Parts: sequence; structure tokens; C-alpha cells
Amino acid sequence: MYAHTAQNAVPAFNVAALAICRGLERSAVTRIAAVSLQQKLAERQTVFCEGDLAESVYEIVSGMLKLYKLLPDGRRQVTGFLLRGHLLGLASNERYLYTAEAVTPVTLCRYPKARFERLLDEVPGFARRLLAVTSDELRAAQDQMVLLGRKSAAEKLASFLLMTAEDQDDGEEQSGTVNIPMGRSDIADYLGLSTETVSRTLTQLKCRGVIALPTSAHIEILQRDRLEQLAEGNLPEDF
Amino acid sequence: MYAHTAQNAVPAFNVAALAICRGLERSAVTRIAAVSLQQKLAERQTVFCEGDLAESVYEIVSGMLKLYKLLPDGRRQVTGFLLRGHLLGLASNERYLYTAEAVTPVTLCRYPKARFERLLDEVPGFARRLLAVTSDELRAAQDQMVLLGRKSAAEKLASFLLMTAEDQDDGEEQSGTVNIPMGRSDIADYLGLSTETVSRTLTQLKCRGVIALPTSAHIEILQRDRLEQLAEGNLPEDF
DNA sequence: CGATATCTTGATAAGCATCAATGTGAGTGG
DNA sequence: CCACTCACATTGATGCTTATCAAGATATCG
Repeated sequence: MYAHTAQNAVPAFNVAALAICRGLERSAVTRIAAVSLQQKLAERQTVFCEGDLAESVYEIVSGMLKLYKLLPDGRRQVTGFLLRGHLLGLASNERYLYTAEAVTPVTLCRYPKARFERLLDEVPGFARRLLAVTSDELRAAQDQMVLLGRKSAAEKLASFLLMTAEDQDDGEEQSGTVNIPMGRSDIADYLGLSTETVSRTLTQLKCRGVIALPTSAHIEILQRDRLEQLAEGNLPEDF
Repeated sequence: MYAHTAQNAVPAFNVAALAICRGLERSAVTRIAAVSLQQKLAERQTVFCEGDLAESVYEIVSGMLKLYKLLPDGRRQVTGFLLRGHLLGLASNERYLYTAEAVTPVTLCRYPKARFERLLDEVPGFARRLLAVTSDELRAAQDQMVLLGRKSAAEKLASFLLMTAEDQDDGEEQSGTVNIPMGRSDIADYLGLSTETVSRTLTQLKCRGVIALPTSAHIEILQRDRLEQLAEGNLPEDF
């Protein structure tokens, strides 16, 4: 039952602990486990590319992925950074709609599409569970539209930092220091800015005492309240 | 079985013809029909507001709605224009995540949330059908992120016109003339621009012979190929 | 037919991109 | 272990795209 069609694919274990199974009964988990495969990627490797035939659905077990779409001339829009528990490839029909690339080393759990579709019909509650997941992604996408369409550079970065911080201490306490594994140009392409503007705006936030930058990949939130006000657009441009 | 809890709510008929039932079997359609209510809105009336308790799911029977989110200082992002067949309120959990307002007079089919949720569990294929619908919305949202984050004003308007044209001649021939029932400020807030830029960019497209503007609410596409090239970012700023 | 909202056009300015140069850190090989 | 290298981040100078402010044109409705 364990197929080995992809590089680095081995049977996944402990599938019951994955987000895809949350809220499902034991028999459902067993069925899902039967079609799952584990896969590992190094930094900068792609899971799949925009336009590839959509042959699998994936769940992130560890690490961080970025999703992005390209315009013909190379302009890029990062549509999301994904951590443990997130699914990808769900919204794809025939072909993938975006490229998925590893920001850090990543472990994935892979589900071949054909079998996955069968589960969708046969496992009670599975489709509904995925509907909830997809609805959540849609909610995030709508927030991102507000950010891209109507927020200033400083507001965009404030929103980004708070969002990243929240993703990180997943339900736990809020440690003031945020890990930023993605590069400045990834952040820029996520927020619809240039790398220079990202850099400049971060130093501006630093100068005003809202954040600290021990290294370029570690940001400390010093005044969360002001950052939140800024993210919501409640502070003037020279706050 | 027909409740009358909302203004203008009457039993819906011909539910089988609605998009929500597409691909479902007769018994499922019957069950869905049993919980549906019809509702009519005049131009500018709201179906619900961002933050309201999410008590119903809706399908548009006729007319056009716009969905939008507001920042505290009044900045607005329109997240979509919806026509016949579209569902709204699906992604909402406890509360609605956006305001839905009638652009034209609108007829809706309403499904009280509690009963709707029950159908989700009990009608075979229903959750999966809604998963497909939501996935489609997510795909559109991702395209919109590319537009908002990385396209120029001209590219945004080209994309908007083509999208609106496609929505309109729904599967039929492509009549060159597009209906634009929403105002310039709605378009601006959808594309992340100002009304003035929308106006100016449209006249620019007109001057270059790509479109014609018989009235401000009717746009004729004269050179579809060039508009498509522009929308994809394949033409220079002074095409 | 006048009143009001919407659209268009014009002048100016702000915010951010672009181009260019310098600074910094991680990894490599001598 | 240290200098070297290269990618990445930061800072600076300038310009462009688009917003803003303001006025006029057009359409809509009572």
C-alpha cells in the first residue's frame, strides 16, 4: 500500500497528529494514514510549480514554505508563508495555481490526488473539515487584500510582524522576539513593496522604538500596542 | 416549515435551478429547498455588515452585490463583485467578515445558518460541493493579490474589464460591450486606486483605441488582444 | 429645469520605486 | 583560523506613478 513514486518519499508515521485529521474519528485517520507519504525538502527546493499537473495534496509537518505567483516579466506576488499544519494544493483543479518553495528545510506529508479525492467522498466529515480549512485561508486572503490595496508601507510591515509573531507562538505565550526565516525580498513580494522600502521601514520602526533588530532575521517587538494601532491604520504616517 | 424571520422573506421557489444544488441529487435538492427563503434588496441596501452575527448563508438569484472591508479611518477595500449563482456568508464563523451591499436591485436565496449546517452533515456531497465553490473563491482571491500587489493602474483596469466581461456573457458569446453597474469609487476600492486614477486610466485606454465609453456605465472592448496583453503585464506603460 | 451626485480633467505633492553604492554576515578554501 | 567571497541587507539620491486637492462637466432625479 505504500507507494514510492517521489524522491525522498517514505511512509509517513504519526499521521493522527497531523492537522488534516483534527476532529476526525479513528477509522478515518487510519484510512488517511494509508495513503500518506513523507517527503523532505532542502531550503529553496520547490514542492511544485505554478502550472504543473496537480498530482498531490500536501500538509506541512515542519519548516516553512512560501507560495507565489509570477507575471510573465518576472514580477512576483507571494501569496502566503505556511507553517506546520497547513495544507497546500487543495484549491488546485487540474494544475497548481502557484509555486510552493521551501524557505527553510521542510518535511511534508503527501497525499496522491486520486486517493485523496476518494477519501473526500468516503470519509465522513472529511470534506467538511477541508471546507473549514479552505474558508480560513479565504479569510486570510481577504485580509491580505485590504493590506495590499489600502495600507501604507509602515502599516503593511506592522501587520506582517504581528501576523508572523502570532503564527509562531502558536497558542502559547507571546515571546517578544520573532523569527524571520524569509529574506527581505520575500517579505517585499508578500507586501507589494520593494526590498529597499522594507528595509527602510524596518529601520524607521527601530528608530521610533517600536521594534529592535538584533539580527536581520530576528525582530523583537518592544511596543506591541503601538504596532497594533499602526497595523489597523490608527496612527498617522509620522506616529 | 417556511419561516418568515426577515423583512421581505418569502418561500423560495425553483431552488433546483440554483447553483448551490448543482450536481446534487433530487432528494438533496428537496432538502435544501425546504430551508430556503427568498429575499429582495434595493440598490445600496446591505445584506449584512462586517462584524454582524452570521445567521445566514445566501445565494444571489439576480442582481449584483459588492463585498467590502473597512479600516477604522474609512479606507475601504472591495473584495469582490458577485453575480447570479455566487454564495456569501460561507467563510464566516461566528460573525461576518465583510459587508455585503447591493450594487443593483438584488434577489437572494437565504439559508438560516443552523439548518444549513445540518445539511452540511446530512446531505451527501453537499460539503464537497461547497468545498469546490470556496476553492474557486480562493483562486480568485489569489489572482486579486497579484493584481493589488504587483500590477500598474493600466494593468489593473485591463484585468478588471476582462474579468467583468467574462462574468457577464456567462458561457455565451462575447459581446464587445460590458455593463458596469458599479460606480468609479467602487472600482477604485476594488483595484486599490483612487477614483481619479480610474477615470484617467479609462480615458487613456479610450484615447489609445483599446476601448470605447458610450456612457460611463457601458464600456466597449475594441481590441481584446491588446487588453489581454496589458492585463498580463506584457505591454510597456506607454503601449 | 434646477439641484445634487457622479464623473472627468487639471495642478501639485507625497509615497514609494529605482538606480547606485556601501555595509554586513555566513560559508569556503587556503 | 582567518581572509576572501558572495549573497543579502542597508543607506543614499533621484524620479515616477499615483494620491490629493480643486474645479469644471455630465448625468440623474425630483
